[in-house]
Amino acid sequence: MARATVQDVAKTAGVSVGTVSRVLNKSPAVSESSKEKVTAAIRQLNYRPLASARDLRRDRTMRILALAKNLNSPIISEAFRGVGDAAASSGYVSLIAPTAGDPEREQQLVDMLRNGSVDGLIMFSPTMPDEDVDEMAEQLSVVQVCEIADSEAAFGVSIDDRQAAFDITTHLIETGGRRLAMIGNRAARSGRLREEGFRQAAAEAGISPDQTLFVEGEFDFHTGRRLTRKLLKAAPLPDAVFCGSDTVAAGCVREITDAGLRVPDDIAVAGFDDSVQAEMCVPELTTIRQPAYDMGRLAFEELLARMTVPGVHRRGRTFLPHELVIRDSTKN
Amino acid sequence: MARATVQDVAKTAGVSVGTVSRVLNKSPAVSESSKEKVTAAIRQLNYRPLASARDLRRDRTMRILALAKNLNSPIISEAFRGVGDAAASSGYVSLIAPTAGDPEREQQLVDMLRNGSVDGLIMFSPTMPDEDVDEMAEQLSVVQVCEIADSEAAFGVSIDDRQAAFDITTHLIETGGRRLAMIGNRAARSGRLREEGFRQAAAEAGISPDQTLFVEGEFDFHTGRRLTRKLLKAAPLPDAVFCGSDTVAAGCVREITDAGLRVPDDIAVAGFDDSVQAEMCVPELTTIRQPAYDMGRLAFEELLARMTVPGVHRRGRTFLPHELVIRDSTKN
DNA sequence: CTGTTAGCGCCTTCAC
DNA sequence: GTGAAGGCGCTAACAG
Repeated sequence: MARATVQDVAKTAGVSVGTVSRVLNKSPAVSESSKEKVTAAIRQLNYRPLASARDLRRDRTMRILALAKNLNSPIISEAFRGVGDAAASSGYVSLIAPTAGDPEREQQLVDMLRNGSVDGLIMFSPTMPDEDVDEMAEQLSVVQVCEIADSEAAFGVSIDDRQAAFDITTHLIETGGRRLAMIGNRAARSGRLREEGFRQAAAEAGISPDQTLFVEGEFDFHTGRRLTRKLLKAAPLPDAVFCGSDTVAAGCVREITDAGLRVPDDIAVAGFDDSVQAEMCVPELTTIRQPAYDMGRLAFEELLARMTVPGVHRRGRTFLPHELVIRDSTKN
Repeated sequence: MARATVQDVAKTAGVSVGTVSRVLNKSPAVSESSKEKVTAAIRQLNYRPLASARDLRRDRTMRILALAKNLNSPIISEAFRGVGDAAASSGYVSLIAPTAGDPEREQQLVDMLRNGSVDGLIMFSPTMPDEDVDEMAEQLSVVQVCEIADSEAAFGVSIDDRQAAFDITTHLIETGGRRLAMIGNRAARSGRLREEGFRQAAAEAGISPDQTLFVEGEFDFHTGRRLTRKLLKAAPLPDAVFCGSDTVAAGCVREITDAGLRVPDDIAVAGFDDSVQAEMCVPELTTIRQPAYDMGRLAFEELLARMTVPGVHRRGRTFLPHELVIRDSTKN
């Protein structure tokens, strides 16, 4: 059987389409008896308003889309939970799609905003260059979370990555670290900020740059292992490693342990994110807690403002406080 | 500036809307010169066809939606990668949304199929009862992956969970396990099937049911630890534990190790999924590999058939082969 | 309170 | 190869 329309409902209920529409949209100007008839007809015909027709007419979809390189990052999934809850309480449906770091797929997804498939976009880890993100932000309802492009028009929600890296590196130094190493990721803006924080902390502690090691790559377990093997070839060995993510830190700890060295006694290791990985690791990881859920909530609120209030907003960045979580992978 | 429409493009290009539409849809019946003019106008006006108008007219969206309890399950994110690749090569955009196990939110998302916001639905971990899934499947384009409802109308793609559990339990027995334990999850159909396989393997090996232990809960790290503490209170202790997921197994190993016992010498532990957790664990986990990516691809192909050829549907499940991966958490 | 009607932007026959 | 026109299903403005 073909899908029912307002027309069908109107006919079955013995009223006009206008009345049906009013019932559908909870207009108060409907008599109780009409409402009942319409409701009954709707149920009888199993009617649902067609989204595309409604969207076309209303010029909005009440849907938003979030984009991320991949979905299984604990921070992203937690932040997206915040987005989802905030969105739901404003009547929006939130969807997410992975870009896999593929510019073409990212473009296709961004087009969903341009062509009105969704009302707003949240970007977690853009693949496109900063300028492109900025240009989008000028004209469209887009908010960045975690990763924020480095420019005048920058806007979005994140922690202060530089400061967080500074804090945890300082902790590494205060607990005896002298030959510092970092496993970072220059491909991401947050990665570059964390590197800055790392270097600044070293400098302020009077540790000369040539006493520090830096290696970089993707933030996954195997890369963490591989990069740590590089670090372990250094002489003298580092005595403290700051990793850009807990997962990388887990790989780092594993490689150090497999090499017969002890964490933190021989080499201290710090992570980042305070994901469940930090607790799964042995020893458990000292790390930086990101308030991911709240970042997501806030990001949606900002997006909502952009979607509903026409004109270009430039609220700048919102920094949420991070927290140093000290566990057993560093000395104390 | 307001958004451009086909009308605007037609006017700017000096042609009719029909011609613009033909260019947009790559109709061959357009002269080269018209095409160029239209293309130029489109670029000049930065025009994009409005999705809702096009969807309304065409009665389809070329979008599909996947639903899962949460996004950070390695199996789900890998399977969704498969869905996404298959979808992309058929011109579909695939989105995903977490239900958080909330029936209301799940319903809202399912409504996106009912109201035509998307053309098809892939369900990873339904929260609704099996009957409801079946009823949906009768009338709508829905395919299940991993978790498949237990009924006549069952359809979808998964591994043979019962057989996989049987295989890995048998491995546990063959390597000396006699006092068997399982950490399962009866809330999920796959969990119940794995329990069956576990019990069947024990029975066939002549191990009486009262020599086996069974505890259950959610499949996360902390639950794994908590349930393992329960197991460790048994006397005599189990000598082999089959866990329903790698993450749970990681928690199990951790708790055993913290109790001063050795894995696998004192207690062997097996996981499920062959996710990265299996390799992060020390010792690395013996587990069952699920061909998640291929499951996703196949699921999309089946969904595509359902979306394009309404009516005739092959009912039934598609089982993909699993693989026993032996590592160090079990004896050999 | 209710019915009628005019589009929203697009695609697609149908003439030419 | 091209233009004109109808209509997809819905909402909202306007009469009554």
